[in-house]
Amino acid sequence: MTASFPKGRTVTGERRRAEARQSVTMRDVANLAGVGIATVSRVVNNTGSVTPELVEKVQEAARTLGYRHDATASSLRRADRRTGTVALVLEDVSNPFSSALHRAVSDAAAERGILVLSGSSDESPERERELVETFTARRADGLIVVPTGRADATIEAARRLGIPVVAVDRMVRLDSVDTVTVDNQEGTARAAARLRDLGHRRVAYFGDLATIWTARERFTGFTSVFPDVPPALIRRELHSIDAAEDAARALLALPEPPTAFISGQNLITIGIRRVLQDSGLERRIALTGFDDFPLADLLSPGVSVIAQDPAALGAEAARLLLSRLDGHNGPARHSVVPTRYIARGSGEIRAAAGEAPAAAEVRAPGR
Amino acid sequence: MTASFPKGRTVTGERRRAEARQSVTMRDVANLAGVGIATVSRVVNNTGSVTPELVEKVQEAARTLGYRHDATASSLRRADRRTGTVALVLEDVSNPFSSALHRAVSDAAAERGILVLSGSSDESPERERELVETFTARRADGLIVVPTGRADATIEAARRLGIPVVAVDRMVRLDSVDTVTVDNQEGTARAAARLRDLGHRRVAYFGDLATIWTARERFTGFTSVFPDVPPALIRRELHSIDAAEDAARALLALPEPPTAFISGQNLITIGIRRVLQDSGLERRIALTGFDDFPLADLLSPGVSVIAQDPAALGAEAARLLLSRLDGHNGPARHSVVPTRYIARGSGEIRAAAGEAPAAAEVRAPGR
DNA sequence: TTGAAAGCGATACCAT
DNA sequence: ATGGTATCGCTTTCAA
Repeated sequence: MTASFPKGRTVTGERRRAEARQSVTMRDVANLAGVGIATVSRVVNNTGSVTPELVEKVQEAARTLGYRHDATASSLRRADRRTGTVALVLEDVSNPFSSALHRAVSDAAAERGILVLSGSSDESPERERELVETFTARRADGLIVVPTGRADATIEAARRLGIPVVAVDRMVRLDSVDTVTVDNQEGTARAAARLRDLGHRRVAYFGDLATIWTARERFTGFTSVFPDVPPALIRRELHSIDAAEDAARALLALPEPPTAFISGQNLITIGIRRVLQDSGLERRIALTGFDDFPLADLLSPGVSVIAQDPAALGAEAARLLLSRLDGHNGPARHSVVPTRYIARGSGEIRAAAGEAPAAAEVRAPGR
Repeated sequence: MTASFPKGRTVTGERRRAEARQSVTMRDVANLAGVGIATVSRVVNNTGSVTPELVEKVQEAARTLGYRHDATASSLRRADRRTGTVALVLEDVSNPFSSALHRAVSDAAAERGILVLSGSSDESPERERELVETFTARRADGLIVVPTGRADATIEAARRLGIPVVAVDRMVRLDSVDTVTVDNQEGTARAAARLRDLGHRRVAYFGDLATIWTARERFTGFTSVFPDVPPALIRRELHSIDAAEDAARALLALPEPPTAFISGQNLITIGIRRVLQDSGLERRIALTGFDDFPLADLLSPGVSVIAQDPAALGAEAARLLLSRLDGHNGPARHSVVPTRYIARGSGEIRAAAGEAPAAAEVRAPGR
């Protein structure tokens, strides 16, 4: 009511607003409250010191005008240029591993009022580059990425812009890039050793694309225990259920089929299991998979796995990134999250024996 | 080289840049290329008309300086104020339904160079409100939300800011809010009728929280076929595997246990199945679940479901939102995506009969 | 076709 | 404690 008469410029502004359904700005609030725009900024950001009286007046004005702070404009002028967003490049937001990781990052970010942008690379370095470029153009404060095989250039580009980057799930050898991975070699080796101890000698290994770091690591873990497995029992470059099914069927048709399978990945495990089940062999041929999956315990026999903890990976990645955003400036850190073997039956089947082990012995708690 | 002598202001700017590791701006590119900043803008945005010669010069300068466009500043000044981001409020980014939907939205957005912000409400209206507030503060161009029970105020707030909103999976009765849902009632009714036709009379219904619109719809579909089921066989407000397990155990302990279960949701289905399996009843008591889940076909017998297509939901939601962003201004539209019954065995078990149906008869293609 | 200048909405000095 | 004002990096008139 008693607000001073608007200046010419403001009149123009208000005309435009009416036309374009523009939003309420700090200037509008300042005018209504009869204070300077700087004071409004102080109240909104709760910085500096403002008389309680004025605080009230400003808040009142903001309320009646329906003022909404513009984080975009704010970050543009702010000294640190922070946008309060981090970007997450996953292989595929819809797969269980990725989305569990996503959730953990999201939670850690939300705790600090940080938003997360995400996208799926589908293992394409090209797509990954596009994503990182768009994210940096949107001025994300930091980047968490599950790097494709050739992510180095992309990541270095982001680093050059001064944006902290954390690589998760897969190793990247770059200074100043923190990494979070699991003990792929060790986990696979332990599972392989277990099968060896059960008498298995003809153990097939089915792995994912060799461009994927984890796939190479797991394979290395396998060969450390079974260095002399015939090449016919080794299949790599498997990236879908169907591919795994075909490969499994082929091996079962061999004159000397394997007595056990180790799978380097979820979808492969499922494909192998499907074929075993179709052939009625799920209780005679052992199967151990890397990475747990829902319902693995409901199948009969349950599927034994080397379980990773994607939520832990995500939480750790977020922790590392946030510490960088908080100013930490040390050399690259490399966290390794342990895996856990879960015995459910399929990985406890003895070689050559006709009978499955007693159910009670192999039963493990669900997930 | 021949660029005009920098003015005082520019000198200051360059000093700051050196100190703060600031990024390269259009002004820098303009200076190096010896053109006006407006020309750089035209080249970068590929708008207006610029001499091929100058285009080349500008691009050259941008390249050598490592110029990166700032989408944030761009949208601030741009007439339409578009930020090129849409926000997605899911129940939980890590659950399969949500993440499949997420992926579909993400893909549709990516096709137009639009980024997606996402968050999990965990069914909390409070959390949902926070998310929407943060998203609108970040000036998302549009909103796709799986609304919690009391989302109306939140959504209207966004609408008042002129931000298009699409509600997905659950109905919201607000003008100017497009919705995309599935035929929950019909799908459930069809599955129920099927059980009735198999002779079932004592059919238990396990549903999710009644605050969730889909839970109410599905229950309505069930009662339309079984209006007289004893209350003891009806359990609602089930929101976890554990809750479902407890409830299922309780019903099986009844003097007259149900001969069939209908589950209103994934986790419930899994809980029920686990209990049935623990009791060795999975071939004697029928089970049909709403919403498909991975490996449902690998169990034995396979779990019959009323399958939704979350990807289709997401794609349709994205389509509606993008059309609004393209200026479409008609009244609210309401898309309904059909469900599909998938017979895998568990929903084909006859009442009171001891034997399961022949495997061949009920076998259905996987997912 | 091109460039100068006026903002977009907000923050951060610098006086008061 | 408060307000005026110069930017933040960019787009968009408006003249030239």
